[in-house]
Amino acid sequence: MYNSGMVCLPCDFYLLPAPEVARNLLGMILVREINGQRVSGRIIETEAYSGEEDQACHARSGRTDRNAVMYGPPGRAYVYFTYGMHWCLNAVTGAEGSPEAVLIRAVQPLEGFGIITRNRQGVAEKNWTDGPAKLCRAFEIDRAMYGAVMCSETSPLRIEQGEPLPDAQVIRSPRVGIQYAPEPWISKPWRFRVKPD
DNA sequence: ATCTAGATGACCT
DNA sequence: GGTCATCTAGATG
Repeated sequence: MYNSGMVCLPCDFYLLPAPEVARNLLGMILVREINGQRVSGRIIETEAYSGEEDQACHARSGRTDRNAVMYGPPGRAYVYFTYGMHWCLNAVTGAEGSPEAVLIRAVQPLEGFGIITRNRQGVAEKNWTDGPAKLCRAFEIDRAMYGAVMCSETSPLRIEQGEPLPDAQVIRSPRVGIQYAPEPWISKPWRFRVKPD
């Protein structure tokens, strides 16, 4: 049997360029620990944002207080606030000094249904964590998780080993919500999804 | 099922 | 002051 769950991904996992890490994160397990309780989900959708030259990346205008963690070592959480009310989670990738990150866009809930339902009251189960801000709401991810080391067993926010996916089950397409970006960035196939059953 | 508008505040020009 | 790596309710066919 494949050794999945409870094994934290090593920091080296995040050392590759963002598009490769985005692909490899599919099937891995996002874990949030709240008062000793595990809330977890299988990562099923990601997007890569890759460096200052990527005109859709938050680092396109250089280093700021907001994106500073992207310039640090890989494996940390870049959590940002947008549209006046939403938080979104990224995993920092690439070598230190190279501002790259992978946006976690959707997960499939596995553990912590009590906490998830409490945080997503009145929402249909299929819509609990099927968007980047929705999953942060469900998993209680906000400013407090900025910079969290996700490649550490003791972190309140981490990613554990899951079942890797074969290429046949991966859908690649352009990123969403970046209409402002010029070519070639708007067309880069840097959105990765697990093909539905 | 698909579309549109409004929310709401940090960020950048 | 305009924009934004989004979400939700409500309208419409």
